[in-house]
Amino acid sequence: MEATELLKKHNLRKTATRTEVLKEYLSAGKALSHAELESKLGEHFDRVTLYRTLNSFEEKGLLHKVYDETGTVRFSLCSDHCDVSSHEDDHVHFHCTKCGNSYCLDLPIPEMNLPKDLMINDVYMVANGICKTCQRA
Amino acid sequence: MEATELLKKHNLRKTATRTEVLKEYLSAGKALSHAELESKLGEHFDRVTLYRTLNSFEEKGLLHKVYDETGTVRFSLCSDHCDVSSHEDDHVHFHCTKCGNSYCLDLPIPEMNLPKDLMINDVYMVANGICKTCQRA
DNA sequence: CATATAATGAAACTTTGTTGCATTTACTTT
DNA sequence: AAAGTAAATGCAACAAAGTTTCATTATATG
Ligand SMILES: [Mn+2]
Ligand SMILES: [Mn+2]
Ligand SMILES: [Zn+2]
Ligand SMILES: [Zn+2]
Repeated sequence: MEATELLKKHNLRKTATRTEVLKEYLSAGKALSHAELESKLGEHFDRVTLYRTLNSFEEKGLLHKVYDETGTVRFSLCSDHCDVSSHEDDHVHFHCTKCGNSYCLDLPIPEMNLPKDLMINDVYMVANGICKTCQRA
Repeated sequence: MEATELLKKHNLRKTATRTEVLKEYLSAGKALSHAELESKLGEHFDRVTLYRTLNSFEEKGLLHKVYDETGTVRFSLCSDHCDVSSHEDDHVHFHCTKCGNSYCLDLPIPEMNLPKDLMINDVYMVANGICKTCQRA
């Protein structure tokens, strides 16, 4: 789906910042942090607006958080099924400890038996290792 | 094992800060962040020293990182098998989204088939939900 | 107990994220 | 198409989290 269409679908006003940010995510193929976005987009966009854009996108179900062992928070495109009322990003993530990039894998979180006295809402999972590109280098 | 003993075992000099910090972890029963440590220990210890203590403890295999969806980085006691050369903290974690506490569970990470072109070193897993205490409240 | 080495404390700095407010823009209604 | 309203933006100030540098102090070892 295209940027303009996605914004409309999620009840977000179309603005220059939002369109550009969304384009970045649509073409990135990986998770992007605020800092990475800033350097990709150059000086044209306000730092605070960028934070607010990411937050609205997460809230509305366009992006979901991807975090790793370094503490960096990145965001990645959600599936078509996500919206304001529920995120369904129940897949495994991969984090390359060499280049630092993070990717969504098309792989469901495996089932397991968690203690019954805990009320579980969702499970987050990251595999850490070396990506294909970094293995060659 | 006791604080003094643990420090010696991991080739760390015994200092007031390290002993006190380690005692906190030994009695906490949950993961503790830098901020949480600071407020537990009061004004007696330097902020920077605390950061450095946590980093050495992680490096030497006394503590391992526990992170959650909020981006907060906490640390938790390692098993006896961890040391400088390898961490073996391959268990599931639990994060309560109400009180914010994180716990190590005595539960191994389930197996799964990851893409063969990725070189996996370790897998991190957190279950998010509501803890026993917060369910009652 | 002298010495080498490591840890500490303090200040300054960087990075990351948030808040308040005036201004501008997008979308709706007429 | 113009007006009105609610939302988004830009800027400044602030706050939290983490790092770096360096002089001083403490620990372990022979
Ligand atoms: Mn994902
Ligand atoms: Mn753990
Ligand atoms: Zn890589
Ligand atoms: Zn709780």
